[in-house]
Amino acid sequence: MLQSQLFTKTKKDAPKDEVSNNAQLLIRGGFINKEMAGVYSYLPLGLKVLNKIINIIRQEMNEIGGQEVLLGSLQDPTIWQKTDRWDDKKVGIWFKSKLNAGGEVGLANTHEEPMVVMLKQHINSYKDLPVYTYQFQNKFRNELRAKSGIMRTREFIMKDMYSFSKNQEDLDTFYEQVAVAYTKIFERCGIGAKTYKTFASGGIFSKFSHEFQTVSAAGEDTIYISKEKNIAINDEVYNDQVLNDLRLKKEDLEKVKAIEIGNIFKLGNRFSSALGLQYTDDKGERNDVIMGCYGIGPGRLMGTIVELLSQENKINWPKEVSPFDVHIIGLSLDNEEVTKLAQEKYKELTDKGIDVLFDDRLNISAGQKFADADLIGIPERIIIGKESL
RNA sequence: CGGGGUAUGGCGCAGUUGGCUAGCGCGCCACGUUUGGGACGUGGAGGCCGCUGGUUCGAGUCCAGCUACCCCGACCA
Repeated sequence: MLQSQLFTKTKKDAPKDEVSNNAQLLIRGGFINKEMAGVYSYLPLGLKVLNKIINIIRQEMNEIGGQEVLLGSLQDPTIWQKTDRWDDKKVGIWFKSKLNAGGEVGLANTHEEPMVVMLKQHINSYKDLPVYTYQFQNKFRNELRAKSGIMRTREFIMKDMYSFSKNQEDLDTFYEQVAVAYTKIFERCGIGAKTYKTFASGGIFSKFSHEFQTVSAAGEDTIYISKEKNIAINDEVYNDQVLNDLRLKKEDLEKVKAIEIGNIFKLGNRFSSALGLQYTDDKGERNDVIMGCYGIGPGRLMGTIVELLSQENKINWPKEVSPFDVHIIGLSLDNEEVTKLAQEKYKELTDKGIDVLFDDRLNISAGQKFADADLIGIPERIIIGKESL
């Protein structure tokens, strides 16, 4: 792409109402725009990064047998009433609205209910299991307070996967596969070294759930990490009993702030039972489908990458999530020979299928072009100027 | 929702005890000189001073109400 055609501009100063490092840099670089508290738009550069992240996640989900779907944002109250999650006293983050035709709808804050209801149309026998569905879908959560730039917003994209298994053993096996896939995703996004699989509060069906927590001062959570074992414990379940269970010693753990970028959770039959998702086993008996759910917020992941890998005035995108593969910076483009050389290079790389951003802007000083390039953060850079001749 | 703070061209800011034409930097437009680390000169454009009401001869400035945004907390399947 020609940079002269890119409608977004870089800024020297961030708006003063953004304090978080991720939003300041992303706004200055022209990746995102703030619409209101907790709502951000993704602009061309930001959308490219977001889609790179989404594609990494998609690849890893497909790798373990996931099938991508896309459910609706508008939710039918009746199915949520069946699981007792429609009442504002039970789930306090609903955005709800009225239908002109009469009745209410909600904006989805998660998708267990509609996913289960949909699958009732397709799962009847043990031969139909397991099924692993996932989607990238907007979630709406009426948080009392949005904060930390794109880290905690009221509207955000989530990758949510749901597993449907015959029994607990199959769920346990798949659960571990997801954990491995998550580890790969975070490594590919360049934050693997600082991301810990973290023991967090479970539910009635498992002692723990697991969160993937990335160590960062910008995080909201407090965790205790064990570098030797490469695991961590969330503050919410940090006690002697848990330490004992995990064979960890207090003195070996380090207390840190962290960003929750993913979580995995065993749901058992909590939803299948309430909504009637059963299958017939090989003995002809009806059983509840055993479920798990697995979330990652690609937007928050993008923010986390910025928090971890950027410096003042400079974002450093890992190769796999960079908005472009190569940034060609043309200097002294009033010189015909230089321009010709830069254009040839641009064409050569583009013809090879390399995604190039070519800074072809005229009358812009070298310093400004370099500063812009630093902010945009493409890891590979080719500089073409008079010296290149 | 409790506490604290902010609101003045696109962005960052100044504006004194109320005073007449609201300034500065960046950015933007035109022309010229520049182009290996946010260049320079000259000339321009751009403002319901968050909103509503009040006090006053006169309000960006004082008063009241409201709204938005930020931070801390509570909250966060």
